[in-house]
Amino acid sequence: MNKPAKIFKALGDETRLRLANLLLQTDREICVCEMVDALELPQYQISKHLTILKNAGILQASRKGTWVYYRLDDESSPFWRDFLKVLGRHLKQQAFVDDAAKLRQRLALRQNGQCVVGFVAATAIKNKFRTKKAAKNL
Amino acid sequence: MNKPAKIFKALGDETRLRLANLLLQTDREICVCEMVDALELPQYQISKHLTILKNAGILQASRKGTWVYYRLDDESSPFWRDFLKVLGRHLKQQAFVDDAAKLRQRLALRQNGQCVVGFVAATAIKNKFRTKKAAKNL
DNA sequence: ATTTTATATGCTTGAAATCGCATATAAGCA
DNA sequence: TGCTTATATGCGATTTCAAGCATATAAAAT
Repeated sequence: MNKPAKIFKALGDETRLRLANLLLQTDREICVCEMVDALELPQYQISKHLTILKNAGILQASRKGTWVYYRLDDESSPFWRDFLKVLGRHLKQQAFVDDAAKLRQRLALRQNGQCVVGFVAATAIKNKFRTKKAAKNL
Repeated sequence: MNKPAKIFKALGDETRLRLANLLLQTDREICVCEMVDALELPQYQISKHLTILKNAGILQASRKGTWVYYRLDDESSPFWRDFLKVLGRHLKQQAFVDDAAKLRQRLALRQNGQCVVGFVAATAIKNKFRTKKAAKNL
């Protein structure tokens, strides 16, 4: 598949568009657990969809210790970078706005601009990947 | 599915993107058989994909006698109209040029700006919907 | 070293999308 | 009316895709 079709296909999924939205609204690197908390979806889903977005050339990943941060691919063509910027400004539907709000709350937990906690309560339970640390916070 | 995801999904298919490209490059109404000849794909495929694009709110159809013409949906939001325009300019620089060239050849067969023939030779054979009129031209 | 935590991935299942073919519908024409 | 042509659509077969669950990997912490 050529690149444009691949990019559209990647964005043609509700969850992946929500993920892209998170990055478009904040314009910085976001780590996986932060997205898990923002969208309240199981961790494996987030991971898989991020992989698809990455393979489409929309995102890049970089590991920092245990955490993996994703950002918009800054090596993609100017056209697609601009396109995504403009798209970000037009995702005004409530769902997208809510996601972004929840992400901002979650980002408040950072220290020195770094993510320092995994996913928390509600999502953790849903994931059954609930950590002991998160359990204590219940 | 929300609208943006729906539109992206529709464009996330090679054939449908090629169809959209035809309309973007010529910026006028194109009828089904002309697209069949431009893309050299079976008529039923073209029809089905056009329906999907129409349902996504990207295209509009209008029948004129036996022929059905498709055009970009001019009732869609300003954002999506602009977006498609910009996309068209981008696709022009990439592949998709051959399709557009073939379409232009095909459009040369029009009379008074109207399509007056069905699909012709090569494509017609592939379709097994070969008309007697087209057969004579072989 | 062992355990804990963050992230990724293999596998199965069900749903959805696509294709190919046949045929239906709609409209013009003899 | 009956035939021809343009377009659409129903259906079965095949493929693609996402969800769900379990588990693997990678890196820290104890």
